Amino acid sequence: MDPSRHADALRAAQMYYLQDLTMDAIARELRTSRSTVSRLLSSARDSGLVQVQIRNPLDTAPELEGLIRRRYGVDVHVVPVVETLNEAETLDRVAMQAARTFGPLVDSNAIIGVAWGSTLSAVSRHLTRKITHDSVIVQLNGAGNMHTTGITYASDIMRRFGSAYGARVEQFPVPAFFDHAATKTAMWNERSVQRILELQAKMSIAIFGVGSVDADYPSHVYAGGYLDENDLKILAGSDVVGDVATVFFRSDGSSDGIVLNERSTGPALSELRQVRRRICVVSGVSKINGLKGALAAGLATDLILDEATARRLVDLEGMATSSR
Amino acid sequence: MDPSRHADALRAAQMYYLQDLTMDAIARELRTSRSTVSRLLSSARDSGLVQVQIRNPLDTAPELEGLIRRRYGVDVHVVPVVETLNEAETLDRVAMQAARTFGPLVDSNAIIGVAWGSTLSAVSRHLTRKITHDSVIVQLNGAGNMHTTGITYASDIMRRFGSAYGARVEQFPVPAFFDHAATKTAMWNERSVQRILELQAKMSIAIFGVGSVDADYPSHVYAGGYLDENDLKILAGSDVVGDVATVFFRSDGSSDGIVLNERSTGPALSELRQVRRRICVVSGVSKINGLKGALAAGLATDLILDEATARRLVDLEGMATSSR
DNA sequence: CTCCGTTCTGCACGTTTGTGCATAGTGCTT
DNA sequence: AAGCACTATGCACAAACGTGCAGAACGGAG
Repeated sequence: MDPSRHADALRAAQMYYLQDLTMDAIARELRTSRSTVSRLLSSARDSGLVQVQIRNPLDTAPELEGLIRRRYGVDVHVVPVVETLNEAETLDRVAMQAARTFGPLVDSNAIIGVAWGSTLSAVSRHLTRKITHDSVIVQLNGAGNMHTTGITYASDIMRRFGSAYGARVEQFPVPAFFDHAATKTAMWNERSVQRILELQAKMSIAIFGVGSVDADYPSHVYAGGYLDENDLKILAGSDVVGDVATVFFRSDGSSDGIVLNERSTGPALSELRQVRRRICVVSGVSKINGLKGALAAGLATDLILDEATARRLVDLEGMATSSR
Repeated sequence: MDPSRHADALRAAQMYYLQDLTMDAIARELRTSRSTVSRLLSSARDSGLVQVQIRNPLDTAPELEGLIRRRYGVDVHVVPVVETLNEAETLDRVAMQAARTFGPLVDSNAIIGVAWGSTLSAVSRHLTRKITHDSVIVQLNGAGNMHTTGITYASDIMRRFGSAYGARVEQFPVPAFFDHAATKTAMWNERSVQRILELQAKMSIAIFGVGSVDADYPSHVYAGGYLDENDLKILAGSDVVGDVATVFFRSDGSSDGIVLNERSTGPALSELRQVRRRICVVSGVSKINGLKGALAAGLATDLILDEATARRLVDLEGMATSSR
């Protein structure tokens, strides 16, 4: 963009947001029209110059948030949505709020791990720009399958993240699942793969949704042709409730002995837990069982979810809790 | 405030600022009128729930800011104001932007030192609320003089800071200057005074303006009856250019041998320099000489000033300095 | 220099938002 | 229970704002 235009946008933003002048007054000071100021301000907003944050002190948080925070030890953001909205609209609004909530966390020199799926796809469409330096977006797990490369879908997500934050994008060009564990072992020794794995090991932020085996309409992982019938049968027989980045777990958060994980390409749960900020985005009550498993596994430090799911999360919980 | 109203304000703010709904749409979801939503949002704004920040990456900063930042090693915020504005209007806008700029820096458990004067008074009128815990506002220097207690003026400033941040206010009930250095020594051994001094020693943020001896209309310090003719004569004879919190310095930033400082109640420059964040607010080109001295003394880590003064600061600079 | 495609600008209009005012509600006092 | 003081609400109007459109300005290419 024209640099003098950027300077004007900055001045306008300062005058509008910090000095409470009207656009009209700003237009006079900048010797231009009010409509130009309006446009300058919107360019300031979506170039990340202006950042709006909602910061609610913990002790005045709605009790729903307080309950989840205390029970699961995660930093939670409940997205207010009315019940009457359909799944797609809810997802869209959760995604928009999620994008804006973690936007401020992104900083220069960050290494950001990003999963893929319908949730992340929605999130990626609502990112607000923010200029950073030397940041890297790294793909958490492979996206190919036996029918399509799957690359375009996942890579669109990655590309959007990259351009929003001015970051380098590192794709992970492997299938979502290997057919044979031995192939994975072999590939994991390839230097091209190791470069990605090393980046993943240094992630400062990871962003992912959850898959839930019994979701109303199941995640890509279960329906997208990534797994064959035999695989699904194995899953069903091992108490698996869901996955994060194609790594499966049970409702108690355990993942040992799930053979499919030996062929999947996402980071092991223990590796994921090493990441400082782990942001989980969930929309839709039908993901509740997967979500519970993920929380039991301690996979998230930050949880962004819609109100209905949040409510279900505390209501359906069996154990006796503090009332109010 | 009514807690359910606070909850509504939070919901409304999330929907408005994070989901881009119109107030109309929010009103329908909250089953209330649009005007109520408008009011909820403004209460969310000025209760500090919504925070707007302008974050400009250093490498796209206007060159004026870059120059000052590099030359003086301070984090600088230039407030855009047109030349045609009078002093009072300029001060008002600088103060408003200053208040909103350092608002985000204030946090729980902070100990905030605040000076007094016309600049700080203006700033205090524009603070945006922010709820913190166990924060303390501590007065940097005494405010009494031989004519009035001066307390109401300074204490108004303190009170506004305290209520904006929900912080305890610790006044410093001593005159601005003692008549005799010996009295100061004696008072400094009083436990009531020591309590304040100890707080000052633990400050995490200090906020102050600068006085300039040759300002068009001089600061309260020089004109408010705090100093008698003899004092002013001494000042004139010792190359003093300005003061911060009633402690004087020369244009090279030195303050040794200025006898008046032995009777003044503000923190010694060396003590002030211990504070992590030291925010200096300046409005009006006539303060330029005082400001230069303060910068030479390395008193500020953050500088907020109007555009005209900023420009003067880089233009008039004769020497090739890089002091700190 | 002229042409053409692109970007920027201001206008005009419709939409969205802020606010004074009258009314309804709420809680406290007696 | 009634009265009173204070606050919250919705209405209606005015102010502020966003945006499609047509023309102006700009920036190469020939």
